[in-house]
Amino acid sequence: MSNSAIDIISDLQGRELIVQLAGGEDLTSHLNGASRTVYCGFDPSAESLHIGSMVPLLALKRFQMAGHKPIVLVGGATGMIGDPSFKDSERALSSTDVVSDRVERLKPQLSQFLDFDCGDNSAVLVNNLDWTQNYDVLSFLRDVGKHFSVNAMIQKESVKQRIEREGEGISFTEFSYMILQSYDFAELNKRYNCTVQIGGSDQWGNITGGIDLTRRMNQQQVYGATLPLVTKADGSKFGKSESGTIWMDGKKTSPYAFYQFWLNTADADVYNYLKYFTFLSPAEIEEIQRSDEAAAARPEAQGILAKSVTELVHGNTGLEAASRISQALFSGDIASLTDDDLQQLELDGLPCSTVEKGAEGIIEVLVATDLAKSNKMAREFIGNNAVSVNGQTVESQDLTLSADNALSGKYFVLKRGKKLFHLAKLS
RNA sequence: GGAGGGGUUCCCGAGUGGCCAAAGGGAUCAGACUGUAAAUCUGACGCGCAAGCUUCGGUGGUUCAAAUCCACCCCCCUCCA
Repeated sequence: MSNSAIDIISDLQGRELIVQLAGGEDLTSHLNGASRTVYCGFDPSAESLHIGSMVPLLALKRFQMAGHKPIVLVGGATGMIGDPSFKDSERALSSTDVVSDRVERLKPQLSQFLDFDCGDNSAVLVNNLDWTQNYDVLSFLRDVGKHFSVNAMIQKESVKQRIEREGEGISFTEFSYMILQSYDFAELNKRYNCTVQIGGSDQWGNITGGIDLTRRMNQQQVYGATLPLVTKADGSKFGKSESGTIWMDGKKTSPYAFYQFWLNTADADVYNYLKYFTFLSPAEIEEIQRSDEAAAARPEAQGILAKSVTELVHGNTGLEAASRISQALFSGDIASLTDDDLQQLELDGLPCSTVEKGAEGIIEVLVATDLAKSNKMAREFIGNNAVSVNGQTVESQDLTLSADNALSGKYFVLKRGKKLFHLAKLS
């Protein structure tokens, strides 16, 4: 192949994106020898992908950039079952309607980074429901199930705790998940000559299951690689903020909130995240880190990360909106915002609501805007001087919002705590 | 089907008749300090301005009084068949 100079595995290793390789050195030479087909699956376990899914999704992109053909699989079938890997308890099944609706919503997100029209290594989007929904049970059990040893399956680390841990169990349904995903690999191998599967490190068991099955069913040697699950240095869960999970869907997490999330990345994590979530080279990232350490002031890395990832996911328009709001809110000079600025904030996705007539008291407003979850909390926040309206700290619980104290006659920029904002409007 | 263990406030987990809105830890939130960090310290953490009200799988019951006792039901786990 033309650009076989790019050794994708070394490239990924340089970004600390490889946890385990199934096939080892053979995989490296396999990939360097020709353009290969690589797949990664994503289950519709929510109506949007979460930013953790960006790591494998971007990895597919990296493979494509190195000349390989990516297949992105949406788990219309596996999503009906639920992956038990490293989950500590059985989960509720989602209804068929819900799953198929999510599948449709995920497709554009799964497609956004990949090039579907670039010749031989154009990306392909598939749904595993296509080859499972009409597979009858008896044939499946005979043709596929027979290749699996339950003895081996229960040895997998991914389900071990469910089997051994007192107080938990695993249903046959979830236990079968591994078989379905393994079959996907065998099927993609047959259909597209797919020879590599990547996934999060929790997918190791499922990937090796697929490698074994493909060898048995298709007599083909295929490979796998696992990527790190993104963690935080302080041990807390990655991908959550005060306001909840950070989604890729701009309707669920506004570009502004998205941008803020990355901007708030801890120093201990930010350089790793630059490796995981951007296309900057490891050398460039190292340079940023060196300069930040030398500066002994506020680091640049978070800003670079936030800009780059926001632009990647939400485009230039999204990035501009996010910077605009951030600028307005954190520059401290809220009172000087013009009418146009305020309207723009609303358009840019700052949480916004209308103040109801008869509920203009600050306590009611805080609760109505979800800045406080009860009157009691609202009072406490005011008592702590944690609330401000249009840049002015609220001193009294009796404050009432009216045209007199509004910006441009009707807007209020409410702030609770250091960085939680809400735009309220008089009706 | 049988035997045993269990379901407590966001999570883990104490509590076995009043002193329990319920120990302790974690998570979370606010304040101070800062860089819209980290660490640390302080405070809050069912609802209510309050009186008080609603919570301990569900429904009934015993009692002046129940998360705690009784009955039935639902769910989970372990072992046996």
